[in-house]
Amino acid sequence: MTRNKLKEAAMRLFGEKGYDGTALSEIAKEVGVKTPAIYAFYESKEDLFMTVFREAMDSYNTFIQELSKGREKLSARESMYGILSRQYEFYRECPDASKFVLRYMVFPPVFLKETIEEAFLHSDERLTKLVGTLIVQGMEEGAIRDQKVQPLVDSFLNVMDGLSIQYFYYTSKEVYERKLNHVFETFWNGVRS
Amino acid sequence: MTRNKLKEAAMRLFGEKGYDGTALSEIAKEVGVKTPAIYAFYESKEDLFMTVFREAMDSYNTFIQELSKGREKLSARESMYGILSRQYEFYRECPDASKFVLRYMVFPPVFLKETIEEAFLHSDERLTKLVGTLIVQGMEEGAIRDQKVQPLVDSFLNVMDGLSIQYFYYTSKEVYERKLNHVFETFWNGVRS
Amino acid sequence: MTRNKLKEAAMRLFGEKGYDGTALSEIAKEVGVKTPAIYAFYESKEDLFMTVFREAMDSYNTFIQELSKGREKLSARESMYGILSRQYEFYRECPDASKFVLRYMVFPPVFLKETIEEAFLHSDERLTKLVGTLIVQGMEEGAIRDQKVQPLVDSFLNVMDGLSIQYFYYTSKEVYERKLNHVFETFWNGVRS
Amino acid sequence: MTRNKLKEAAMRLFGEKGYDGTALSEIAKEVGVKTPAIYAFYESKEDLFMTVFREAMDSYNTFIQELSKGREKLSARESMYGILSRQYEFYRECPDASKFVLRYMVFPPVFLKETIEEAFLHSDERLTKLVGTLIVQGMEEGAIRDQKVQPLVDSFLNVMDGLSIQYFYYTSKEVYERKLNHVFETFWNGVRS
DNA sequence: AATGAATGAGGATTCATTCAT
DNA sequence: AATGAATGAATCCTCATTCAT
Repeated sequence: MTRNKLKEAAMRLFGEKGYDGTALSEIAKEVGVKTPAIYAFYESKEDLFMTVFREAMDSYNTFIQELSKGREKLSARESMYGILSRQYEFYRECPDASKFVLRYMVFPPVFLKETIEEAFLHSDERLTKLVGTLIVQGMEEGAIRDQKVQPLVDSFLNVMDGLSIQYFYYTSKEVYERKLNHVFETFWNGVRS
Repeated sequence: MTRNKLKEAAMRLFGEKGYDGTALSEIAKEVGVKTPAIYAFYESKEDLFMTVFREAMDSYNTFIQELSKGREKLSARESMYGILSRQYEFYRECPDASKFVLRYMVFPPVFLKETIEEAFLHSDERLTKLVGTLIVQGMEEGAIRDQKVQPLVDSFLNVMDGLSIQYFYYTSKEVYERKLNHVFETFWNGVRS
Repeated sequence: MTRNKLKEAAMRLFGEKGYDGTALSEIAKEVGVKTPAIYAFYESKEDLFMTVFREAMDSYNTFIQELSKGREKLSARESMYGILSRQYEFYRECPDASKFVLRYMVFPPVFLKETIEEAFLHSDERLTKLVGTLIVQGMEEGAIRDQKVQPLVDSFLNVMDGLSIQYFYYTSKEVYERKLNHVFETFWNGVRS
Repeated sequence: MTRNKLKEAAMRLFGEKGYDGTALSEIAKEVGVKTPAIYAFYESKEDLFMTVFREAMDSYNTFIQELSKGREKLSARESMYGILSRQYEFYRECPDASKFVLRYMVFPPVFLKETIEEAFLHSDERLTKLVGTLIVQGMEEGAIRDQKVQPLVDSFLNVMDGLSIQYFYYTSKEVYERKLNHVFETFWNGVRS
């Protein structure tokens, strides 16, 4: 129980204030426990961080994996819009995990740079593949204009990244949803037949 | 002299390792000076950080302002592509300032959250306006399909944000340039007549 | 245990060398502990000082309060001499607390000026009242010449203050006791019928 | 010029905030000069302090010496009251010097304990002698009751010490003057024939 | 006489971590 | 599983002092 509450508090705080900006005492206090109690569950600050990192990464990977599911009866367009929607959902439902992931993907603490970069490669590849598949599907459906696939993949991934930043930068729900739709419309116009 | 070297070292280190992750001693060492020497020029760590922040922000603002210049004889398409190119140039020429700006735009240290958010609003507005103007120009030229302006502005800004992340995430020059072009092509396809 | 030893060491050192002249490391060393251990018990140097101040003040207040006790069967003269004796006893038995109190009553550290002045008002008033009562009692007994009370109160309090300084200024027991008696004799001659 | 302004600022600040509580930079700032300028005139903080100490001590000694003067045509009573008056005048006219002297007489910084104690002995003796003489004069005049001299000396010096503390403790002029008169009256009643 | 730059020493404070309980 | 006490290392910062100018 405490173990999990620690993980949650750590995820939130590490995500919000960074690794160096978060003291173990803050995490402990949030959970209503004294600092040394943390050591009953985690070997060190790094260990706690890594555990949290793995968990956040798992959430993220699961999210990425599930993007592939349930799109059997959907058009390519629906699936691609669905990716953005689900990304949005993920941000709203797991704000801590997603902020954490975004932060350490772009600004990993020095001692974890390599580990983290490697960890992201995996989901990156999976996502790239999925998007590629969808684009091909779109072409087969005749919805997407026949052309090289890579540029469209690059574009779509860029759309996703842009929306990530915007989500954490602009906090308003309405603004974000408007942007999401606008951005997707333009993208789709750029690729459709 | 030392004052400036301190600022440069600070910008690089704060940008790379974060506010809390950077010790004044590191900054001093980089400049070949002992820690207390910093206090001859800056009142505190926060003061040094803020000075650096203002400087980085100024670079960024200048960059944003100069986007508006020298586009008299250019088509809207050229101007818009030019923005992405110049953003890329800015990243390459001022990697420290730009990494710094990106980091603290998305992850400001707690004690500066408000100040920083406010500082960004300014350039944000200016950029939004410029992009709007270009899109209208594009429509007048007949290059961009007649439609609502806002969605296109949102899309273009999203393209820029996406490319920002990607620049710092993928370090390879070639990959970045490929993406830049792909992304712009798709965007342009999505908006052109 | 450590908490108390810290308080005692702090009282002695703050009293002897002043707030700014006393390093936490000295206090810690005296107790056989490293400096950061202090922070397990006190929030800051100021906190430790204030705690010690309150304690010293309490000792002093208790001393003042107990002056009023046990004087039922005593003549005014005995009671007044008793005050000086007990003051002397207090100095000998709680040399640290009393030196501390004297020092910060006259030379409070800047950040505490107000707090401290206020704290002294209380005991001052109580003492003034007690002395007033005794003088009236003396007049009723016929031992003290009928006259205005205030001048006698002022005089007696002045006698006490003078003896305070002298106690800490001249360290010799004999000298002090001689002075005490001389001073009281003269005072009494000045007031008696 | 600067040399003197430094001395004055130092006297005031050392007197007010103590040796350790006063930074050279404060003294310099008060004079409108940068810290290292102090070293053009004084070898070190200790040197500055000692110079100031000597000066304050000189003022005090001069004051003590002058107490002996101009009392040819005065009665003992007038002379003794005059001492208290002049002490009061000294406090008002040289508040910095007198506060300084009082502070370091009772609470000398550790490194000066001996030097300072020695320095005070001199004026103490002189004062004791003067008071003794006056008392004898008073007896010869028939104004003071025949008795042992020492007790009266002790009493008068105690009166002076008490008034010293009170001067710096109670800041009100009226209160102080009232006390001065009350205290002297009582003293005189205690000693007169 | 005065300053700007720099430093060594030291001071308060925080923090991750350990250990006995 | 949890805590109170304690610590070593490090951090920010101050201060007296020096030195070249």
